[in-house]
Amino acid sequence: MSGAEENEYREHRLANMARLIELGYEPFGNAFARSGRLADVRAKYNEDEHVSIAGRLMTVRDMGKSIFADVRDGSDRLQIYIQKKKLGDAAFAAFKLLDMGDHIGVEGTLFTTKTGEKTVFAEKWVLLAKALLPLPEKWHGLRDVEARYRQRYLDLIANPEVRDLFDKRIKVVSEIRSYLTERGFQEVETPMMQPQAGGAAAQPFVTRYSALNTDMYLRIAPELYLKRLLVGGFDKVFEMNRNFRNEGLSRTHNPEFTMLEIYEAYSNVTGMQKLIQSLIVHVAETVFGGLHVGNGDASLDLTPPWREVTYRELIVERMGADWYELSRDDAAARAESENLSIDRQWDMLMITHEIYEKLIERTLMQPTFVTRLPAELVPLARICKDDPSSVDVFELVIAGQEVAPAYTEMNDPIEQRRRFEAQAAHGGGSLDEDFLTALEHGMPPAGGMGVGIDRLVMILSGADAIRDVILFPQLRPRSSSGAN
RNA sequence: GGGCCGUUAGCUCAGUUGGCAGAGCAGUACACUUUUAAUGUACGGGUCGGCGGUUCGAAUCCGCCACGGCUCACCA
Repeated sequence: MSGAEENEYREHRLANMARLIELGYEPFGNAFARSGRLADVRAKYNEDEHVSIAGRLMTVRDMGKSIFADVRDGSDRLQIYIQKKKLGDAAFAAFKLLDMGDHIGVEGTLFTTKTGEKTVFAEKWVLLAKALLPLPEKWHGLRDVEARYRQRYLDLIANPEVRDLFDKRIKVVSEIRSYLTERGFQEVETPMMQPQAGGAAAQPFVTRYSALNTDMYLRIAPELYLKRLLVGGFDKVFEMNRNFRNEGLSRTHNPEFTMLEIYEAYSNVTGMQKLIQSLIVHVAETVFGGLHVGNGDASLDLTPPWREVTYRELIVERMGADWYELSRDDAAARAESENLSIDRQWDMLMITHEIYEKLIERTLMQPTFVTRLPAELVPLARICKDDPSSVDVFELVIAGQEVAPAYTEMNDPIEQRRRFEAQAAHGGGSLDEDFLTALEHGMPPAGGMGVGIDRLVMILSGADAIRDVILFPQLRPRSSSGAN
C-alpha cells in the first residue's frame, strides 16, 4: 500500500489540511514545549494547574458547542475539553477540521469532570502534524498479520499489548547491560563485516566491498574476535548485537537476530552456569515480575537451582541403557522405530544427535543445563579431562529451545588447529589463521557463553513466534511491479 | 524449496447450491455545552489479491502468479 494511494479518506484529509492552511495553521509544525509526557502530566499535575500537552488526537466526542477528545502519546492518554465559549469561534471551528490521528499541542487548565476524569480545559491548541491516512480501527485493533509486521507502527498504535511486549524487550536488553556492567564486564564492538565468517556453523550472507575488491561476510558470530580480545587483555567482555545467518524463516528463526556473547578469563563453564542462571533470574524478576513466566502451554518455573544432566544421560534415559553399545545399523533401526528418518550416510554421532534434537530437546520445558556434549559438535570448546570424547560445555534449554550454549573455551592453539582441520575435512568451517595466531600468543583459560536474546524474550514473555519480539521481522519484499 | 490453509470497504469480519456486494466500527452532513466505544437522524464508500479459463451468469468452480500463515526440509 503506497502512502500516495488516493482514497476518499486521504482526499478529505488533504481538503481539511488546505482549509487549515488558509486559516493560518502550519500542518507540519516545529518543536512544542510540553509540561511532560502525558503519564507525567497525569501523575504530577493537579486540578487548576496550567499544563501544556502534545499527542495524537485519538477519539473525538463532539457535543455541538463543546467537544471531548482523547490525546495519546507514547506514555499514556489524556482527555481534553474543547469549549466554544472558552476557545473563541475561530479556533473552535478550526478544531473541527482536525482528523483522527493528527498530532496537536494543547494548553489549558486541568480539571476533573463529573465522571471523575482528569481533563485539560483547552485555552489554546496548535497543529503539530497532519495525518493524511487514517489509523486502524480503534477497538478491534489491527489483526492482519502481514500489515502488523510490514507496518509495525500501526500495530504499535492499535495494539497496546504489542507496545507493552516491546517495552519489555527493551528493558530486558537494558537490564542485561547494566547487570553485566555492574559486575565488571565491558561491552565491546567487533566487526559485523568479516573477511571470513567464523565462530559458528551457518551459511553467511555475502556482500561486496568495492574499495578492496573483495567479498565480505556478515558475521554469523562474534566469538573469534571476542577471544582475540581475551588474548589482548580484555578479560571480562561482552557484546550484544546482531548476527546474520543465511537460513530459512520460521517461527523461531529470523535471519538477523540478537546474540549476547560473554567471555570471562580465568573462569570456566561452571562460572558461566552460575552467571546465566543469576542473569536470567534477575531479568525475570525485574522485567516480568517473578520467576513464574511464560504462557499457559509452557508455564515455567525459573526458581534456581536448575536441573543439570549430561547429554549421555538424556540419550540413555530415552533410548535405553545399551544405546551406546549398539552397532550403527541397530541404532538407526531403533531410531526409525521412533518415527525418525535416518539418512543412510549418518554415523552414530549424527543419529544420536538427531535423537537429541527431535526427541529430547523439545521436551525439556523447565530450565535444564545439558552438559558434556560430544566433542565433534563443539569444536571451540575444551575437552573434558576425564573423557576425551566430550567437551566441557552446557546448553541451557528452556521451553524446548536452546537458549544459551556455554563452554570452557579451547585455548590450546595446536589442538584448536587440529579440530578446525578435522572439521574442514568434513566440509564444515574454515581455517581462521589470524585467530590461530592470536591463540599462539596465549589466550587465558576462559568461560564463554552465547545467549539468544530474541528467544529469551520469547520464552519469558510467552510469545509464540520470534516475529512477535522483533520490531521489523524479515518478510519477503513486496514485488515492485504488482499493484497493491 | 514441498504440503495444507488464507487474501472481500480505511479497520474487524459475514457472504448459503454459481444468480443484484453485506454488517459493525471508521468517514461525510445535520442536531446536541461534562462525554468515555458519547448519542440520534440521514448519506457516501468495493479492481471480492492479480491474470486467465469454465459458464447464460463467478467473491463462489478450475489453472497460473503474488503475498501471508501453519508445517516439513534447510539451520553439522
